[in-house]
Amino acid sequence: MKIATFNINGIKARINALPDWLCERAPDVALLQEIKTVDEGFPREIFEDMGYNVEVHGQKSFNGVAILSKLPLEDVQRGLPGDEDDDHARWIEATVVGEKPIRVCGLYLPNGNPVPGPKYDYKLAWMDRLYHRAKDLLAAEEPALMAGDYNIIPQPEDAAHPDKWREDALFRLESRTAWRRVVNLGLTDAFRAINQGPDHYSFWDYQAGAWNKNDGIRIDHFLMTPQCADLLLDCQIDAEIRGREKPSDHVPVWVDLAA
DNA sequence: ATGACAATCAGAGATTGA
Repeated sequence: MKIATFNINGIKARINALPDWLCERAPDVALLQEIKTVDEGFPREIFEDMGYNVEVHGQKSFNGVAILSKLPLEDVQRGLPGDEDDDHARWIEATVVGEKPIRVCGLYLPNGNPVPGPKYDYKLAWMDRLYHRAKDLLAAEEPALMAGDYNIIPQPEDAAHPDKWREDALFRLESRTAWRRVVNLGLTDAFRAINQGPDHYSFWDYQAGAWNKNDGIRIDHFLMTPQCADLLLDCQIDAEIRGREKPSDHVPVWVDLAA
């Protein structure tokens, strides 16, 4: 079973590029971030016609997440628990009912810039809630994964030029510490379980020719419970589509599971 | 040091992103 995560940076702007990629890669499940529309504005028919079940957690103009799945989805939950006042659409989870049921969580973690400030405080608070959700997923001792745009550069090798990110909300020590606190609960970074070394990126800025200079960062991740990591066969980044017409600034990352 | 680029909503330019 192939499960992908893809920050599409606006469903309206990606109305051709996303279906094209789905046809080529044919993931069983796609977790989408930054759909940038309300639920009613999401063109679900396009994806239903391709054989996907569609679950959306949208918001006007910004944020917004969705799950596309060729397998049935059960127990859909919207919103990351832990703050009733948080109205950002950044989290959706559901159980994919296949041979082995898998709990999949799609997330769009706050960017956090500028530092310091309320946006950075929100990022750290959101990551604390993520920690608690991860703890509960691990306690269930079942196959589960959390995937999406984490807005975290985990290690220097995950950036072409780590020096210029040193004090950025995506890389500064306090952010990476919050990331490690979640991972160290016992989760597996699927990409790093399969691939090593530098030059693996999932985001290139639109500005200053970042793609042509390969000035990228790896910020889109899969974290897996041990029961899910046991099923991991492969994990790759579809970097090539960043060079196509009207691309998102992120590219898809996918896993292949023995399930 | 700054801006560069793109998307959204709106119908210009501010806001957001990373």
